[in-house]
Amino acid sequence: MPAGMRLPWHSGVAPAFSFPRGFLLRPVTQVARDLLGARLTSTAGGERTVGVIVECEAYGGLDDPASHAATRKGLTARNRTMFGPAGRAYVYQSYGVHWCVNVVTGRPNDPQAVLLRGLEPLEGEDVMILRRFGRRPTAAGPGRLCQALGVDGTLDGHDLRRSPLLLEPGWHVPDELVGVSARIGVRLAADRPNRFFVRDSRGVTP
DNA sequence: GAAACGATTATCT
DNA sequence: GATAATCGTTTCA
Repeated sequence: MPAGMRLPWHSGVAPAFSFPRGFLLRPVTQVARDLLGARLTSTAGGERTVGVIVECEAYGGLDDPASHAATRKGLTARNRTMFGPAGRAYVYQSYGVHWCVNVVTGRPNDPQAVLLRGLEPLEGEDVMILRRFGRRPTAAGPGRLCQALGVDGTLDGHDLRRSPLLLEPGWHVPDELVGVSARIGVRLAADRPNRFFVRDSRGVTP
């Protein structure tokens, strides 16, 4: 059995109908864990592309030194979306080159977010590959994920319940398929096990 | 104002 | 494994 063929979205079971009430208002590490298996649909640019989230990282509130919203920074022009309501997209540019998208969680003025780092294509993989100029892996890594979905800074603050970028429930990923580690590319708070990923998925950072 | 620095990736050896 | 690309945000003078 090839890697990635035993995952829930390959089982033929229909995805969940809705998120539990208050899903995004729980502690951000718990939200990150449970966003594994959720679906992300982009219709940016008119082409429909859908993926299932297989890797993400939790960025805690004011007490997380690695967060853009750490206490010593507070509210800034860049991170203001994190201070807004849950369910919005926080999109920022990394290294002046790559767009990265987060799901904002928690209550307003309690800035928490989940960085989406890896996706397994469900629909429109051909379009994703074209957007990536043929490069692979298709959507493993936050910059690649945004490129594959056509996400850029114009979507910062976007309500993820609506097109063109829609976050929906998917499949439960059992604990034995979930890996946990320190966050990638972060020097501060390297001891926090805030990265969650689906073992053996091709959408996870190599 | 100026300068340093990334929640990264592609491409080279 | 090393490094360039590339620019907005943040920090410091």
